[in-house]
Amino acid sequence: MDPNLIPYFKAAVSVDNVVFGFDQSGLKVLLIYRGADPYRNCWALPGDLISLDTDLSSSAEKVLQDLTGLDKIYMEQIHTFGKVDRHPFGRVFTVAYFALIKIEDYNIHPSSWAEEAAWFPISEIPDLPFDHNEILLFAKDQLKTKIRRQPIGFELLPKYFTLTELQKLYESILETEFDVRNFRKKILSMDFITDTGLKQSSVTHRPAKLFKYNAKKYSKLSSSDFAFDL
Amino acid sequence: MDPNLIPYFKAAVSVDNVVFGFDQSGLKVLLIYRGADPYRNCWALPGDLISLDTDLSSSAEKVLQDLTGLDKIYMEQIHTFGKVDRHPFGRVFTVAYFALIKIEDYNIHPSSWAEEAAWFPISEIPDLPFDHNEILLFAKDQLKTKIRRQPIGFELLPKYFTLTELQKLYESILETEFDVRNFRKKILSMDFITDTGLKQSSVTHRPAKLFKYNAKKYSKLSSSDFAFDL
DNA sequence: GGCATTATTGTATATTTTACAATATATTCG
DNA sequence: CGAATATATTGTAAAATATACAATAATGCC
Repeated sequence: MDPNLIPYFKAAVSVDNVVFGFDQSGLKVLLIYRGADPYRNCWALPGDLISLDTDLSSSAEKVLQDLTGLDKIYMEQIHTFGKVDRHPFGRVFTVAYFALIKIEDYNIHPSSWAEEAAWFPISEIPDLPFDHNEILLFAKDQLKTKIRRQPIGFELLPKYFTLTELQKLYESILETEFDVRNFRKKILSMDFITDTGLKQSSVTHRPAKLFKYNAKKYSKLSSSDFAFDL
Repeated sequence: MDPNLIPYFKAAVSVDNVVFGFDQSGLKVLLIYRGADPYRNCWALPGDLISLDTDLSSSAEKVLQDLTGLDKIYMEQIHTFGKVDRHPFGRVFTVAYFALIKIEDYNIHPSSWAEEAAWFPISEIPDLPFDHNEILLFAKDQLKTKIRRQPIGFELLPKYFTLTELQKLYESILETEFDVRNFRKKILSMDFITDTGLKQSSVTHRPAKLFKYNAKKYSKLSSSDFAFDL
């Protein structure tokens, strides 16, 4: 390598994942308990330095898989953070990703140096190391924007869900409330969720119909000029 | 440094800027003619390795300033590209930014190792080195999305502009056409461009009124629940 | 003054959004 | 078994917004 270039090749890159989940109590974020330096014994976003022989997007999946066992989930790059002093060990750029999962469908298995993993309600996030609070804020904002434009909300719900659950999800993320009748009209008019014919069971009141997301219908729409918008 | 960490700290990071401009002939992108390896004597996006003692966002501004003389312009990070073999000299992650400028307001001064700089119509972009064609495609897409939601189009127009110019801008970026009356109604109803009372001069036909963008009114709107949408 | 060229404006109709409350269906309890 | 409890489901009228469409206005040039 040209000796003039040597000082440029001394950076590390990490990936930090903001994994969102949702249940009846609201929106949650997955944190791990760090069993390695720096910031050992702190809760933090699941993230790690990446190995330089792997593509960035594969690294993002690998980091999450290594720390939490999560695999094949919806992930998307959101932003790269690169303040000079954001990492105590040297110059580390971090690429933040966000991910959405159906909490019930996955068992989280902390591994590698992640000693624990737990869901934290979005409103009860502790102080996090590095610039992780900033990253989380950015991700939350992104989620809010994205969920209004693309049908990614379904990634957070079980395969079969009720319209009430869907409405609660939107209300919780967008921090607003919708009229029940208007919400249903709008969602159903968009025509990419379909009635499964099934109903809730074991509830102590009128059971709700179960719907599922129909990705085929959406992709037809999105290829035209369509904007999903609530 | 912990010897286990050494292999992680061998990456370089670069910034690549996609600078858009607009004139009567349509949307344009700023390219530089590389006077340095690799890919010497090729047209490419203005980008460079960044020095590890500078914050990422400052580096983005610095790179653009060094290569083109452009300073204090609208810039925004869009995506980080990190394929293993994207750079012949080693593992280089690149953070792409997009920027919008008023072509007439700036003189481009190629400097440092940029031998030339020129505006290329978006439809006549040559084969570019690295993954620059991919980056450009990504940026173009982003521009298309963003311009529908936020009033960033004004960054591309002169301070005073006509409604016809504004319409052409939108039509050109969104690759569509709008009805003149409806376009004007919609834009004016949004109430963040104001009539300056001035008129075009030296045109061989009825002179158009000149408008300007009123950032104050927009920021009031955007802090509420508003969505700019065409 | 007439021609060429682009700028500007209004209205009727269709579509979408909004506001609003009564009825339906299940379980549980007395 | 009927009443009480709890949530699910549905329609309509009014307001706002979007769409389709063409005639008139203002300048320079000949």
